[in-house]
Order: sequence, then structure tokens, then C-alpha cells
Amino acid sequence: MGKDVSLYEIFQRLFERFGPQHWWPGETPFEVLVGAVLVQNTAWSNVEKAIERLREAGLTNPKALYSVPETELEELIRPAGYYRIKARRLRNLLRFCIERYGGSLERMFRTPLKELREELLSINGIGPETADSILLYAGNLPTFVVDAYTHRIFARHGWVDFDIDYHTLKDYFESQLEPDTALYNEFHALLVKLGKDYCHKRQPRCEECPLREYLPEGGPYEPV
DNA sequence: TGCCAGGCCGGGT
DNA sequence: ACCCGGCATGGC
Repeated sequence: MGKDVSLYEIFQRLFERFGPQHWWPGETPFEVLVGAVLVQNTAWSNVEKAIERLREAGLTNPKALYSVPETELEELIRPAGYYRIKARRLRNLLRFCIERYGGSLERMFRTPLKELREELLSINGIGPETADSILLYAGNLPTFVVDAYTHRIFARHGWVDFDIDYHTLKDYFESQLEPDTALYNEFHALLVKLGKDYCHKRQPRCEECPLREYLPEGGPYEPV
């Protein structure tokens, strides 16, 4: 796997082209945590509207947000889509933060990475990408975030199989890269930028893609 | 108009 | 152990 491509080289290409992305687009660790749930299979533009409503309502910490009745929370986050299931998932996460860490994210993120990751994954509604996004972007802990863009970009180049699972791809990145929070943060952000601009699901625009020289003969691979 | 977006869960084979 | 439908809004 990986076909002798250097991830550092790929990172360098992307960074030269796009520059620093200053991710995650959230002002505080709490907003990042909330955004990680709201963005599940959803465009970020929709999530922004929901976060803005929470901010306007002064719901800026776990206890405050958990005190909001579920049906009211549903209406607040409605622009983010899947609003009923996301309200439930968000409350599952908030309850965990409150019951386990007294509502202090600072305390929560002092927990050893592997241990906290397992705890997050045990919450209904928190899968591997949401957990890793919270750990990396809210907690500054060195865990690599894999998402649909990462998978699509790497599979289309033939660097990994289309049917690779989340943890195998994650482990591939972490085995090739030093455990560096800033690097993981920037790399994932750059992959999302590349994905949005050049690697859409239906119509990739390889002509101007910064990785075009790595394309396989005959264009990008497709799922079998 | 229809397709897509920074997933995840639960029920059915 | 897979496989698949459901969840929902907003932008192009």
C-alpha cells in the first residue's frame, strides 16, 4: 500500500499550492466539538449557520448547551440538517463531557489520547472521524483524521484500495508521518481544500490539480 | 431539477 | 461480517 509515494512530498505540494488553512473553522474548542458532530455528511456552510445560532443564544459551554431541552436544540441546529438525530448525538456527547469531566473540556483533553479516543467512540453517534476531529482540532492531540476526501483522493491515485477501511487508512498516515499535531492538522485541512476544489465525487478537475503529475495513466481510478 | 456535502447507526441478510 | 436504508438542510 502507498506505492512508494512520500506523504511528506504530497503535503509539501499541497502546502506550496494552498498555503496554511488555519483550521478548524471554529473559534473555541467547544465550537469545534459541536461542529464535529454537526458536520457529519453535511456541507460546512450549513453548520456555520447552526453554530452562529448557538453563539447568539450564548450557549458556549457543555453545561449551558445541555440545559437546553432537546426539541429546542433541534430547532437551533436545524440549518445543519439531520437535526433530530444530531440533537440526540450532540446531547450524548455533552452528557459524557459533563458526567465524566465535569463539563471541562480542558480536563477532558488532559486524558491520554488512546484512552479518550476509546471513550469517545463508545458514545452513540460518535464514530471514528468525529472522534478524531474532536481530538485533533479541539484537543490538539496528534491523531490523524481521515474523511471522504482523503479516501477519494488517495484511492483515485491508486495509492490505496477503494475498499480500505477507516483505521487502515488512518494507520497508514500515522505510520508514515511523525506524530505532529500541527502537521496532522494542516495536512487534513489541505486534503479537504484539495477535495473541494479539485476532487468532487462526480467530476474531478485534474487539469489544474496540484497532484496531477501523480495521476495514473488514463486518469483517476474509479470504484469497482 | 437533481445531486451532493468533512458520517453513523440499526436492522436485515 | 457485510450491506443498505434512513437521517434533512442549503448550494450549485
